[in-house]
Amino acid sequence: MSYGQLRESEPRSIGEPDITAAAAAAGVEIGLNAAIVAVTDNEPVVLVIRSEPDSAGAPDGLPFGPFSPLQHRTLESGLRAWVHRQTGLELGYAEQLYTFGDRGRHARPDDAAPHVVSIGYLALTQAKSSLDMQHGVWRSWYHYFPWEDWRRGRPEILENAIEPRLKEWIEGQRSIPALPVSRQERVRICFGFDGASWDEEKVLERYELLYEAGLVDEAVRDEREATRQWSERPRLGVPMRFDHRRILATAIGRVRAKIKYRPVIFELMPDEFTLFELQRTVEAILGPHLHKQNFRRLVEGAGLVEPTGEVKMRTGGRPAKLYRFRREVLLERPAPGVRVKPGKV
Amino acid sequence: MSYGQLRESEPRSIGEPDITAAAAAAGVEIGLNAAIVAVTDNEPVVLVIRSEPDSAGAPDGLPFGPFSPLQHRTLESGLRAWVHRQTGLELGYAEQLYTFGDRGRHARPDDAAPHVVSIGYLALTQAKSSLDMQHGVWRSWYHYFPWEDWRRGRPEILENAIEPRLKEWIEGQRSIPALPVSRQERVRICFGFDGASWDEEKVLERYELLYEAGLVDEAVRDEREATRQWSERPRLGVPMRFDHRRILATAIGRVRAKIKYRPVIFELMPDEFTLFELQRTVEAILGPHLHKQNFRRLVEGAGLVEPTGEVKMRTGGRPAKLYRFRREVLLERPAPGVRVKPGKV
DNA sequence: CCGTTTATGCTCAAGTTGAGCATAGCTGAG
DNA sequence: CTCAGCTATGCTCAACTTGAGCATAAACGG
Repeated sequence: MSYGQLRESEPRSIGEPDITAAAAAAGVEIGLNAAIVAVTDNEPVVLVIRSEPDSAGAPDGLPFGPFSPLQHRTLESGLRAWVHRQTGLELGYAEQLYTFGDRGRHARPDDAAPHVVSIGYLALTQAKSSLDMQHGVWRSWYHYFPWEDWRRGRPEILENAIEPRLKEWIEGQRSIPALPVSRQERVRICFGFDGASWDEEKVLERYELLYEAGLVDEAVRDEREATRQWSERPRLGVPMRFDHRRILATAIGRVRAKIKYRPVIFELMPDEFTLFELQRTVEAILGPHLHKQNFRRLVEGAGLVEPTGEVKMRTGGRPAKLYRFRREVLLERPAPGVRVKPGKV
Repeated sequence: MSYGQLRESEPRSIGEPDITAAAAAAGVEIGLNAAIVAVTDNEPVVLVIRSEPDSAGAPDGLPFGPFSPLQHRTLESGLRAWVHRQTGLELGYAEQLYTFGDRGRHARPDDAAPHVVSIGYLALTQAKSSLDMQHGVWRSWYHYFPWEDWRRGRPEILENAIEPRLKEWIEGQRSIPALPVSRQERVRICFGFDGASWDEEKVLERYELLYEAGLVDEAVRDEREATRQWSERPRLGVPMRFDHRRILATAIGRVRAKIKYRPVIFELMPDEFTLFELQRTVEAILGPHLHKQNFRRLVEGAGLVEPTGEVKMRTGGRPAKLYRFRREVLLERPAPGVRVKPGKV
């Protein structure tokens, strides 16, 4: 049984005959995908590759590069190399997310293309716009996951589109035998319906549930049977290539969890910042509003920051003290991070 | 910069010329490794494969199998299949840990063997000894990591062997230019010397530090330069094949972290158990002693268990009520787990 | 110079946590 | 048969943490 990913069964990709002759002819390749995240103007953004001009309408994708053990000693150094080549970006913080290897995730099984196992990475950086990015653009991650944006309260898409359509999907369960967790319960836990609380870290679980219910474009594209019935209806969020939206969901969930116990938030901040700017960045990542006074008590009390002595004028009100990340905190506390909990919405 | 893994630089494997002709001829293969963990008699054990009788003295390894996308639709189903074939074990809970792909991690670069990228999994199970395991045996994980066993207080190996030898290694730093974090600080944080606290989750960081300092057998085997000087001295813990001890370290760290926010501990328990048995299992995993009364308050208060109504006699004292895991907790709390913190040692 | 706006300091009640005292109910020795 | 010894379990209390809100400070624009 699974705790993290509440599913009825392992997610199915395409390709139902277990072996196809075409696939048998192909080998295995290793790819690297990066979810490169920054925050600009209080918007969490991710670097996406727009499709070539001639391939009309192909969806956005995450940066991708093959891994060749011949050229790179480690997976991470391989990643850094081609990200730099493709985007001009020198990655700072990077961590491995997950390895995605389901059949059909990359090429259709009837293609003779090799199976691609892809190792997803999360990278955090400051969005310096002075990049010579040929194809890459920064795009808000809430573009792909509008239901994750709680900064202006509960997003309306939850009421308007997600709840009714998931209820429909729940209804469709009748025929299925008793499951460890009913669709109803899974939906309730993932999306916080019927009084359950919203857990901002369950980004992947929510996406996978929507996929399973056929409510995201990728599910229709992958031709899951469940999806045919309403394939004419508008789908939720903006789709991405292959399983890149799944990778991005994993990345968002990871960042949201991680800033609570590691000071990674400072990877996204300039060297000097006000406490409110820091709060805004945390809120951009997490979603909900935080109690301002308690946020500063928390951040200062944890020793995460120290005042630079300077102030920032023109805040619209009283000037704000500037702070910087206090690196020594890494030596003092076992798990320093912005231990915030969501406040009132 | 890295928060989780405090290192001077990326770990170096063997094979210094960046491309060898032999390696260039070989391809890439995908392997799966499993750290299968159970707790028997209050001992955390892991399933290891002893070497073939004729390959005298080869170290233990974790179960390993190749991944073929032709035969298995997902990485996890591939894992379950060959684990079952090799050990007779039907895995219950399994989660992906990390993908290990450094060059030299599996074969020496001058072999013509293909590069193996290995996806490490963590599996939790009850140790039913009724298995027809041909090669596999259960072995305490503290065998490989004696410094992680704090159940009887601070392990002596820290004072006797680790501290003096790491101090020596710190001394050797003089020549190296200023680093983001000094060896001294890294050692202090990882091992809790000089008044720093012991963080039971930093299993991997500690192993990697010892590796870097040349104090574990694998480092000598991999011929890191730093290690030559004391290659004649006894090394810490029992080594494993390839980088399997690194994978196991990752697994231990992950379990230790995970039981605090997911009820995975119950994967290791029989259906019915006393609260003290549960506590012993948690302690086997985490190390330090827990305050008994507070532990029960915590576990009962969190709604993780419910009494079965039965009692267990012959406890050596008053009979103990039997409990079972309360699955409904998964539907009630966003992140249920044994939120223990280490008590007095 | 005053209303508006943002920054920052402070308080208070409620909840959580660490530690220990006290009682309950077996078992085995004598 | 009884009591010492042992483990289980209940309960209290002080210290600390957290959620929420009141109050004051200091700029800015008119």
